Amino acid sequence: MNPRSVRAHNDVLAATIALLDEGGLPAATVDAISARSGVSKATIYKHWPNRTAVAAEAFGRRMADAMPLPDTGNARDDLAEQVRRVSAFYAGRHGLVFAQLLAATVADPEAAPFFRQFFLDGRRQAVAVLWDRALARGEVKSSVTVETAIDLLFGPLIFRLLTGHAPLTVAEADAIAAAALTGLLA
Amino acid sequence: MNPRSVRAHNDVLAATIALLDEGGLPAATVDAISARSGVSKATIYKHWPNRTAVAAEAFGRRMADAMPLPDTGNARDDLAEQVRRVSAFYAGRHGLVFAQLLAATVADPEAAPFFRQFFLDGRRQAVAVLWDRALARGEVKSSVTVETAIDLLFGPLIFRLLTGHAPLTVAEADAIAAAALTGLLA
Amino acid sequence: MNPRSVRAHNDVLAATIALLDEGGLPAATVDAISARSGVSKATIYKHWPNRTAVAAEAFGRRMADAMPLPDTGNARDDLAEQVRRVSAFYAGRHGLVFAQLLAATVADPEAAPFFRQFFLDGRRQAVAVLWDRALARGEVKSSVTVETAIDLLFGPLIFRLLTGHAPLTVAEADAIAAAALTGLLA
Amino acid sequence: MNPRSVRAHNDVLAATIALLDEGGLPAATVDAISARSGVSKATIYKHWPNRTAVAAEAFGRRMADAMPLPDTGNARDDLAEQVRRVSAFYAGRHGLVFAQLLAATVADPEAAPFFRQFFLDGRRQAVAVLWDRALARGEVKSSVTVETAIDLLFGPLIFRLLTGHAPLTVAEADAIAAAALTGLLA
DNA sequence: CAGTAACCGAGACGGTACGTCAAGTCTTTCT
DNA sequence: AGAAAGACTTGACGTACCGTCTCGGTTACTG
Repeated sequence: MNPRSVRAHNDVLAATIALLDEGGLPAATVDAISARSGVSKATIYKHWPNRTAVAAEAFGRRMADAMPLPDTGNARDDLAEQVRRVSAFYAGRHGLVFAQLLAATVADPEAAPFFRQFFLDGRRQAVAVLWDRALARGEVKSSVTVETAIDLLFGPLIFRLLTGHAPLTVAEADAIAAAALTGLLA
Repeated sequence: MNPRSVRAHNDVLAATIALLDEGGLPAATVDAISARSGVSKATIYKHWPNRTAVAAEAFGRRMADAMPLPDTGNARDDLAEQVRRVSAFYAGRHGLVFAQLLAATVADPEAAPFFRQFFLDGRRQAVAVLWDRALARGEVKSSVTVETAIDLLFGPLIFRLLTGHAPLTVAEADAIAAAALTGLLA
Repeated sequence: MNPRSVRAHNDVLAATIALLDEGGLPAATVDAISARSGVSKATIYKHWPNRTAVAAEAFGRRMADAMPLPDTGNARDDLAEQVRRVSAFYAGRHGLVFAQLLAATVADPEAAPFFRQFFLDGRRQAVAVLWDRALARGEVKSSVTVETAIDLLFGPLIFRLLTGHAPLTVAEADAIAAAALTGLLA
Repeated sequence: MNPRSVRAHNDVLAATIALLDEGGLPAATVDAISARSGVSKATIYKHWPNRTAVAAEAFGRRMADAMPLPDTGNARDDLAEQVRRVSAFYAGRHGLVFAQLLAATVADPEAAPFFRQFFLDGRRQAVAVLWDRALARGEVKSSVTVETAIDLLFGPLIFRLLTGHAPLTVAEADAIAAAALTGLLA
């Protein structure tokens, strides 16, 4: 890959992250990204199909390393802790950006793959590790797929994040995790 | 309330529903709604803060009667059936509009109350009826709040609807319902 | 005339004058006049054809008494003094409103008669008195009509007021009056 | 300057002139100009602060060449002829547009510089040439400034144009010119 | 002095244009 | 030749004010 391209790519992502931090997704205008990064709009559109894709990659890339997996040696505690952490993340200052990004993805299907690739897949895999570990130990029902487990554990959080119909406190997260785990543990 | 206002209000909602059906949320432009309904833009903006709110009310109002509650006389079956129905709705031709609306609500917090009022609240109450009925019969855990139950049952569906990371088939809906209900039933 | 109508009429004019003073013609919105006066918009439109007419009558009525005629016993001085006074008026805090009103009259021919009736005619007549007095004394050329005299004396002021291409100081007014009077005096 | 910008600029002015001819200033809507010229509204607003400015430049630019200077070799005749020409212009089919433009300029101070630059300045300079020529020949009073002369000669015409209180016939123009020139000639 | 007709206040509505914004495309110019 | 710069089109936004209209309730004239 052309080193100039690499440079441009990175500059764009860095600028985008900065803008997302400052004003959320609405602030991450293509013009703003271009101005901040010094990379021209035309070039940006050569690397990504649209602005949502840029934001998805930028934000997802950063989140990748931001959330280490718990390892208490016990499936229930591992998963419950993970739910708690994700809930805290959603409730924290980056939660809104995540929600905005997810929302933008709906309105703009072309960006969905980027969101999945750079954001969902990584986190999904992380949880899959926990799940497989638990499965190996026989702590969880083998009849339940990882997919179902993940949706059951994190779907409720997403639901709350998006609609804001109920708070995302630690207590709430624990209640959700507890109920969900009853259906998942062996 | 002024009969002229009532008339205008209804005309707008009718036009909006038609547009949503034809082209989803992106088609429900305020200009288009105005043109189709014969109600002026200024008037629309006197009744609603922005276009998302209009769409939310229009769509929510219609959905209200579109989904009758199951009553099999048995909590497990009632709730599982409801999950199946909601899943089918999401998977059907109105699912996309619902997703778009939910997404728009995130980008436009001013419209959120409308979405909640005309869409979530009604459905939430419907399920609450099921839940209370089950609670009265002692079929579900009294330690679990309705809120948690609802999120656990429907959050996963919403999650899938939005990210499209997994299908919304009947089988999937049943798997989710089964797992969730294990954590909810007494 | 119905006393209620008289009341409404006066209230509207009073409110309009207040608004003109506060924010010039742009502030004298029909809505604002209605709100301030307590007279409904419908009623206002029963009395006047449009908002410019209202403003013209309001402003003109007030100006009528605001400018007494000079009487030095000498045509040259009378007329020069009048030019000076009108110039000062235009340069003063009401000048802008006058200009705005005159301008509005162009864009809205329906209001022109009101402007003429309540504003120009009165002032024109006032100067005509001076002119006739001078004519009787043989101080001015009988070959010049009052119309021409008036235009020559005050047209330049209006020109400057509208375009702002030159100041409206006392010195300038005197220079104009001096030059014009050379062509008018016998 | 970017050739694309030049193109857009010219196209806008051409479309505006056409619209002014067809329906006067009220027809020169920004939307109409945009549609007619094929230049987008956004671009128009990058070149001009508002629609009045566009109209002023368009109209003024055209007028520049439309009125050649008289040169009879005699100040009195030159100036009288110029007054007659300007009067005829005001009375003609473009007079209304000029008046509307002048009026719009009052209501919209942001456009005033455009009006002055593209309209007044040019014509003012033209007359200044006449004046200087006459001054050099000693035909006019050196005590009178060009400004005063111009205002005295053309102010009355503007006054009549705007208020319509008196006609703008050739005879009237001559009467005004005659009276004014008496005050201006040596 | 009662009844009717004219008038009014309140305020919503249709219409027209405004000026703004961001997305994504396309041209020109520089390196 | 390829990227940067940046101007352009498109399409919608939300706002402002105009002048019209409907409604319900008062006021003033009239028989």
